[in-house]
Amino acid sequence: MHMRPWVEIADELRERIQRGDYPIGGRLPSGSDLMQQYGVARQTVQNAVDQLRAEGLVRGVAGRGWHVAEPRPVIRLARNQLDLAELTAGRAAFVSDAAARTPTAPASMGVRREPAPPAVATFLQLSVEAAHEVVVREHAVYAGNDVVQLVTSYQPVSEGDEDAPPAPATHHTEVVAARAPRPREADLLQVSYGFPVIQVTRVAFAGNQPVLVEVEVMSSDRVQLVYQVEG
Amino acid sequence: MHMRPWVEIADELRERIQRGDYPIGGRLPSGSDLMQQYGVARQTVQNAVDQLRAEGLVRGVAGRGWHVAEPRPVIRLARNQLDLAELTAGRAAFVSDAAARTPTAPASMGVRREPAPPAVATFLQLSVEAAHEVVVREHAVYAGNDVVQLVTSYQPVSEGDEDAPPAPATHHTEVVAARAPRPREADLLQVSYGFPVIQVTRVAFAGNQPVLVEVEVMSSDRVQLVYQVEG
DNA sequence: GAGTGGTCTAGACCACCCA
DNA sequence: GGGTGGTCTAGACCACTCC
Repeated sequence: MHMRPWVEIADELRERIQRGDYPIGGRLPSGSDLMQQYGVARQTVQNAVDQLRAEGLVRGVAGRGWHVAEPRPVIRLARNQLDLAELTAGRAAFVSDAAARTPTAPASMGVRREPAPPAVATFLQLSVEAAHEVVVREHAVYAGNDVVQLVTSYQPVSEGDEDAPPAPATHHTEVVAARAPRPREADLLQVSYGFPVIQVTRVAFAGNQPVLVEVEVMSSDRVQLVYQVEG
Repeated sequence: MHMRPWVEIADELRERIQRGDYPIGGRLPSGSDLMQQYGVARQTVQNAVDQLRAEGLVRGVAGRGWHVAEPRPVIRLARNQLDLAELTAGRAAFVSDAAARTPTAPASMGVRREPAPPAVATFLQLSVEAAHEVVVREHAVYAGNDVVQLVTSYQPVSEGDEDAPPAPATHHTEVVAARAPRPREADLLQVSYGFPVIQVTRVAFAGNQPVLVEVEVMSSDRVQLVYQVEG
């Protein structure tokens, strides 16, 4: 099938992990072992393990070896008004000890003012030519001691009123995407490079008028989003 | 700040891309150029570019060089009943030529029957001990000639009735996560290794009874999900 | 044929962990 | 101090593209 050595090695290790040959928390063979076992160079082994790290299956610590990742407790964020009681009643699978992992209040990381980035301008329905300024706020959301979310909000500068709070939102639209983190984000969220993050662009509307854009970036091994869909 | 050479190189290239020094579709300096310019080895340059590839900023083709990625047309999938007319009226930002990019009907990739994987069993509220069998169906969803979604559905085997269709769903719950693709998925979805995929686990309910689990895997540079949230 | 991206090898260095 | 993961170097090979 695939002739690339690192793909073969990764596939084999993944299968053994999923079969339970290496239990959760258990240690994989060391780099030297795998080099000898497969007759390949160090970098090739590293490539294979990097793949498994990106998949969230393996964690590596210098001096301690590669270990099968203990699934980090996942915070399932209910995005639309879910009746938590109903959830816990019939569908325990969706809530995992939510109380213990409720994110705390966001901690501010700074406020600045700058021209609206193109994507934000589009969502806020600002004319492109005018190069509107927006107030940019950065926050970090913690669960315990860990950062689980980086939030950047963009609020249009209203004409007469300078720092007026946005009009109360009647509803939101959320656009969900995924991407690799920038190195800075990877450091803040404490994920390895290449480990995907979820990006939610949340547009608050007051009637038909968009009043606020929030971009939420969260590590995908800490957070999952739960949506309720009718029909 | 960061002392790792490849991070510095990646940061610098990213900044120049975003400043427009290298326009969309434009070509970055070649590997040899960057090696000389930064005085590093080939692998270090490769690491930097790999990061940018994972971020979706750069695409590389042997013989043609590294080019600034043209953003692939994003398919914004409306997940809950969105009034498309309303969307296009007030919020054109959310629909991007939807008609042209509507995914076609899924093409079957096979049906089999196997014990329910643990996660699926949980969502279907099957007792763990019983090791229930489920009918597993795999599909590929195309947009034009490209695969944009891989769907695996799990349906409990009903006792008396063998291949009975599931009861009609009254509502769905969707759990959204992101992860790196398995090599096989990367090949099928035509994304580079390490490029994140979005995974939606969609549980269909008939009343309080879960009747079907669908796991949808989609390349995150082709698809974004749009949810409407009240309040 | 020359240049390019992608991968592999062989060897080295460092920070880290544990005995 | 020995083993480990992670990274970097230098050199090589292959498939590919363009001239």
